[in-house]
Amino acid sequence: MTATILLVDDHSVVREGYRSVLQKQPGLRVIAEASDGAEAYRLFKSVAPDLVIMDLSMPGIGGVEAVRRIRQWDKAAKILVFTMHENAGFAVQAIRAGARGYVTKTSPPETLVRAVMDVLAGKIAISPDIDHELALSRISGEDSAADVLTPREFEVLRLLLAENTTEEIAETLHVSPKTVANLHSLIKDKLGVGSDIELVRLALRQGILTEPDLGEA
Amino acid sequence: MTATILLVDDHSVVREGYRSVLQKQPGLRVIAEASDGAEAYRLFKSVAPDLVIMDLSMPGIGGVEAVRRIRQWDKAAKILVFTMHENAGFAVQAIRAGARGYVTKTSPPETLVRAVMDVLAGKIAISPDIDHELALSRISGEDSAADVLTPREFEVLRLLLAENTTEEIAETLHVSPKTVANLHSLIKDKLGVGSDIELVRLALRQGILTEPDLGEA
DNA sequence: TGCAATGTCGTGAAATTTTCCCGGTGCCGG
DNA sequence: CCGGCACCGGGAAAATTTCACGACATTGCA
Repeated sequence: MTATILLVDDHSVVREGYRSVLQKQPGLRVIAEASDGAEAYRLFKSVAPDLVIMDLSMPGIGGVEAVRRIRQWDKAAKILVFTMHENAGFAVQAIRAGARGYVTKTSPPETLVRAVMDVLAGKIAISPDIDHELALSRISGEDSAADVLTPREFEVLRLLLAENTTEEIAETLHVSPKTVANLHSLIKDKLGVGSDIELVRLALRQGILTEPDLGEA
Repeated sequence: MTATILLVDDHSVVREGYRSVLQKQPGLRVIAEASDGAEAYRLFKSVAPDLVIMDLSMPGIGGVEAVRRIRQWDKAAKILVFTMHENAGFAVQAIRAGARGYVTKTSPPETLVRAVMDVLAGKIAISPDIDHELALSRISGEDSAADVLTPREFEVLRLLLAENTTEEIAETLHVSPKTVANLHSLIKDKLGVGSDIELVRLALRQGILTEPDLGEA
């Protein structure tokens, strides 16, 4: 009995690579491919694959959101995230969203195949490098933002990273600019950063600020 | 007569994809692969391929630097950059460093093959989406940082994005903290951003701040 | 050669922001 | 009922940002 697989990645040449590696493995068959989260969701519902291999950074709805939706549709869906991001933060997000595995693209092909088999067998598969990252982040205890911050603070952080001025945020939140400024200061304090620049870099590390490319002109 | 190719990408599964696509093309032969810039440089010197297909974001010395070094070693080297980055800024950097082509990974395989052929034929190959980006950035005239900033200002910008405090930068530059603060202010003015957060995002867009992952713990 | 333009560095003082401390509200769990 | 916590903002001190200005060296050009 062969397992059916749905490939999701916005880079066609990369999908070509997945397919080539997986084809060599008996018992696996790629039956569909998607190039963004929305398409992945649609295809999942129509082809019902045994396993989804999903990239994270994609246009439109990202990989994490796609994982969430698919799992919402089918609580038993087996999704393996396969991405370039070597940050523990991304892995945590993906797993929390419902992924059964997380493997980085720097891993050798064997690791991917192994993870595919493990997830199909019902196991959770995390590639060694991310295991290590996670262990480190436990030890060093980097404050993972989402945990140490209250919902309101987190909201302000998101807006700070996205919107522009304190005033605009105050506007959208219906509070005084003063409060936003206070929160801004408190956030930096809680996260242990001294400047806004460090703040952005922290957000980048932790995957709060996902977008690699932004609306350019 | 078949053209020899050196593949450079830190993701082995992705290289698998390149190879699979290129193999289908008569007259092309992949004779070596590298997983980072330094290895690419070494291999180029020993195998002297007709063409290099190079990723940009790699550990250690990045793709742009690798392009520069290879071109320094062999002024006639034909290098095609093949990357996920859809920013005009990256393309400009790559071309200035000596690349003969720039194709994004979102492009269909045919585009890659076409670009390979073009570069081998001595032409410059830019994928359509980047062409468009470049056109846009010309029209909107986003100030491309490196141009509008003086060398000193650019240096301070780099340090701001990397180092931490104004004091530390003043230290390394042997100037007064006051001057650094002045420059900092002037830079934001010249680039037309209001906050440090916008500044970081601009730097991200333009590839001044390349690092997706940073020293964690 | 003279001289205007530009980059670089610094000072000082005003304007603004950040930070800290405070009081007040409402909500929950013991 | 009380203590803790999230949340909202005021006030004032502290720090930073910003602006205006001067000085110096270098460059390019008439």
